[in-house]
Amino acid sequence: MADKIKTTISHLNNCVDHEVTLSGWLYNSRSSGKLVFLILRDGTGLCQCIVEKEKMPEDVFDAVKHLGQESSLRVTGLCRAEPRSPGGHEIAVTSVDIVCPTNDYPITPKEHGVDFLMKNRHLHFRSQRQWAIGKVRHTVIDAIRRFFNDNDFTLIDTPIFTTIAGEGEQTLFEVDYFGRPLHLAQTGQLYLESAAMAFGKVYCFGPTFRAEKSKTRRHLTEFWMVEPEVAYTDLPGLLELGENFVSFIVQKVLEDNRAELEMLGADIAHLENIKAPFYRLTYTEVADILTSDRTVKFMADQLAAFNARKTEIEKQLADIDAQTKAGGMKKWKQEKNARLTIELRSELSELETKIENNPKHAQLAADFKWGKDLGGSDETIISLMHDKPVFITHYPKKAKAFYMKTDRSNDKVVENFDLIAPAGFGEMIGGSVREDDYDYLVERVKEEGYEPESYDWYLDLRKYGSVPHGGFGLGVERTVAWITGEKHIRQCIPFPRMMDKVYI
RNA sequence: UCCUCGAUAGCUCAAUUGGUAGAGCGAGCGGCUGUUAACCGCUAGGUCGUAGGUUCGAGUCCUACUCGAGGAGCCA
Repeated sequence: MADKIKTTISHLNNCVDHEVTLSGWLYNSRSSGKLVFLILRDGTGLCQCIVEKEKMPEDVFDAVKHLGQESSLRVTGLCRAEPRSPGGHEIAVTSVDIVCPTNDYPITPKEHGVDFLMKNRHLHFRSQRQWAIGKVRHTVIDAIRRFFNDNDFTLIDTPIFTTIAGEGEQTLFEVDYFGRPLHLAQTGQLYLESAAMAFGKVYCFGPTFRAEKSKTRRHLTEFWMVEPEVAYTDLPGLLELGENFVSFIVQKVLEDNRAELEMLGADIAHLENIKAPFYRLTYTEVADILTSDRTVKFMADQLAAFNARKTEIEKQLADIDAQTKAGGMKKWKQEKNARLTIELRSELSELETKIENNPKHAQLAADFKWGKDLGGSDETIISLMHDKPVFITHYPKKAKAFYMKTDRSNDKVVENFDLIAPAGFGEMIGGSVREDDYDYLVERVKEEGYEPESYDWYLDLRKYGSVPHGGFGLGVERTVAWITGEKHIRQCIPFPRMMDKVYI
């Protein structure tokens, strides 16, 4: 017999037929007389551990049998392949070291409400779903850094306390900086432009703060954004960079986290299809689509599909109700039905919201006038019509930020783009070519009602060796939500900060 | 800010439509040699969000407030 190996569950495939020690927490346990099945969690996976009464001192066996969920413990035993165990291996336990026995752990293996879980966020992390999302988030962030580092970009850290606005002043968090008002960064872009003139290709990656009064499943007030900025590029160059970047992230997650994606019920076939090139539409083309018969039909088809599903669910619920009333049902069947009922009801209420919103969204699309910014529902319609992300370019100048470059062939639009994620999650990337002409830029600053003096250093960049350049920002949490299929962005960041809610 | 829905055991939900508050999970005790959100039996656990009102009688009806969820606007 070899020496005991101290290892983790993720490395058990190298330890079959060896004596190993695992350190972790009790995820769940079952007992049956002379056997206890411990499901151990160690942060790398789950593993079933078998404790047999005959092979244990009686007091140890009793202690193990009564161990509560999330007790911390070390187990030692023989590792063997076992297809019935969650990770494919199990440990035939020879000794158990209870580190901290636990009672009354609040999060049970059953369903919980959102509010309860968020208030227990510090413990909620331990559950499988949150763990899987955390692993995917890690890969997304790793892929982001890898992509830029491997493509000759230099990381530039931009400040979090900022002196000038990038996106819009009404969404800035103001802080008292020793008596002087500064703002939390809502973008690193302006600083990054100066760095691009020094390094050529740069990116920044950090937290971003926006005081938007947005209470939706797509918004956080503190979120993570990565922003590349490239000197000597143009709009086609930026689109190519964007699609290669997003494809790389998705493929990396597919490579590293397939098991997590499966656990989360993500749409893997859809993700495998995410490869450059993506679709390209101009804002004007999108406006035409939104007001076309195609959209009318698309919305009507959607409504019909929603209603059909609604009827189906209602029938299922009525069936369950009738069965229950008829009586004589086995207990396990009753419980299964109760679970199903809760699921069906929640799907039903979601459907009802969609059915209620559909005509409004159809109307908004039909009434769309050239010049308006695209609304969330408009983006959703466009994204649902496509099986891959869609670039929308050349928005009206009036709807966009002052630093975006005016299209010299049509001065009503700017050379910008948004990338809309498929499946209705909305905008994932926003970017543009930057205005590089001094006079144009001063004019735009004035039009926005800002003082050119407060943009002195930014305007300098157009005086000293100005070049065509541009970049974009990608929201990490929206990307994670899209890839994992998670419905709410608050599950995609460890400790979410929302407009009206900061839990712990 | 506006609209809709909700608040009952530690958690997730019921309560025959105004008539003595229930179930599962979790907790405690017991049973079972292979379980998969295991199963079976027993036990404990409640000022029905708060304050008023209607009524012989309110978890259920009305008013106000508090808190939560979903949606709208704006955005990555």
